[in-house]
Amino acid sequence: MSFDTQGPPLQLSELLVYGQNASVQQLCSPHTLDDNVLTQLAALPMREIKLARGQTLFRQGHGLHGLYIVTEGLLKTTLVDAQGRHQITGFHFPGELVGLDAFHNREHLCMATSIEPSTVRVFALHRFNETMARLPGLYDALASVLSKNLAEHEQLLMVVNQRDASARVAIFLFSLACRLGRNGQVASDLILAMPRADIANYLGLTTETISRAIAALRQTDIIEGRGKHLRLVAPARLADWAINGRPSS
Amino acid sequence: MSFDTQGPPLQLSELLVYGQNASVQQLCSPHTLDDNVLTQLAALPMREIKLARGQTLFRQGHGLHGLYIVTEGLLKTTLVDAQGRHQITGFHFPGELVGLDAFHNREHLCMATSIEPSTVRVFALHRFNETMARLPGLYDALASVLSKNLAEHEQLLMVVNQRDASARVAIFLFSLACRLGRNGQVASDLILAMPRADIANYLGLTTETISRAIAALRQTDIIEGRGKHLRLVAPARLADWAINGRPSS
DNA sequence: CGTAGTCTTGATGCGCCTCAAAAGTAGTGG
DNA sequence: CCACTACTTTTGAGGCGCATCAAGACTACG
Repeated sequence: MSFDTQGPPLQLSELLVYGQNASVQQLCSPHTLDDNVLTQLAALPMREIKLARGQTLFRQGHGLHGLYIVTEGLLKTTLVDAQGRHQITGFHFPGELVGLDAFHNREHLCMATSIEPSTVRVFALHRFNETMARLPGLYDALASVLSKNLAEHEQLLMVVNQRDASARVAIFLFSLACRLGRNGQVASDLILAMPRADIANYLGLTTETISRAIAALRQTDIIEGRGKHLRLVAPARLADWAINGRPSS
Repeated sequence: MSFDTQGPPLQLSELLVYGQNASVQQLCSPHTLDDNVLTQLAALPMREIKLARGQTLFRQGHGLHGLYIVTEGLLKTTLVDAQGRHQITGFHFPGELVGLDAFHNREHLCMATSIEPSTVRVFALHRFNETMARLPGLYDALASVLSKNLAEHEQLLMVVNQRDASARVAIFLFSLACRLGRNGQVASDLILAMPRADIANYLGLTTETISRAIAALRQTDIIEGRGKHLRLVAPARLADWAINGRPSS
């Protein structure tokens, strides 16, 4: 079993180009499996689940039965406590795994819900062991993705703890542009499929504050459009805003 | 390779007893390896490192050379960005692993520093593969600990995003009491080895706010003492404060 | 034992939340 | 296809919690 494989196909985040900023690179790169492992997995027989908008894939307390991979649409994972407080812990785009926090006690801690009509492929866990024999890189890849998710959450903590509202929104939008863009490009058409309330919850803010932060970005001609359809006009200036905060001048 | 082993030795967190609260249980249980895996590992030849107070074990950018396990003292891991912003991502007590976010690109993303004089055992990674053969549960245990860390960070995000200052401090102190206590007990002697500034940074607050929150807990006779030596007088009321926030009455 | 750092307490200001309402958007049925 | 309605987003006004600034008291390390 090798433990020294891939240099991960790190998406060339423009954030790095612009600012050499090491603190949010995970937030800007997709958390997919390796391409080769992913394609190997794709060849396996996997059950496919179609989810309507707002449908839940699993809830907290459910046993862990499989590895879920998003192939279309958009999912969110939400933590709910006994007092009814909700916390969105992540948005999951095609190619990303969902529910990795369930491994340590074989039970889901969070709830996975589709934001758009989505399709998810399920790799049944009871086939995991036999598959391991054929795909020796799978365990490494799993550890790698887990580790990457961990790093992402650490950086999200930094964003939430250290940056003000407008910087958080700038970081969110830039990371969205990176994840939406294909082959290392920063997307210029931003479709915010998730409602403002979800972004707000994720970033520890309110919907009103999100709106105002986006309005500020619009006033400085960094983005255009309103509502769910935004256009990123000046990615470099958005990155600068994300790194250094709202320009003082 | 089995993938269906342990129900983890979940410390019976009093928080669960008092409040059936599912959202912070990870924060209150140690993130150690399985006991059996841990003892198996303990039998292996591992290099031991002694760290003086404030000494750093590794920095970001360093290659990942080993699995670090704290055996004495207290460590913290800090994320530092290009602008010099710091974010403490965790405190690591004896029995816990450090630096798990480094797996996905074989390079440390955070810095590990000792808060007290500490000793750390290093399990060299180049021996990982041969050891795997002898300890088939190791990989599972690794995935389990990674997953547990992930869940912990998700819950920390919830704490930071949803709770006010006094609740964050109550949660921190209670989790400390749980982690300090032996055999499922909640410790009543709380030694806050880390400075207020570290707690503040971890929780997204300031040192002054930490002080004031502790003062409020002292005024309601939930804790006694000042500075680094506190005494937990009313654990049940601390748990209630952590769950429901500062009592209104 | 001395001193540098840590912790506590107080006064003030600001950023974001809260409350409120209007404007816009999308989904539904006639 | 258009009107209707429910929801989402935007914008405004006011208040509060925590940061900030400033000093003083205490700890604990060398």
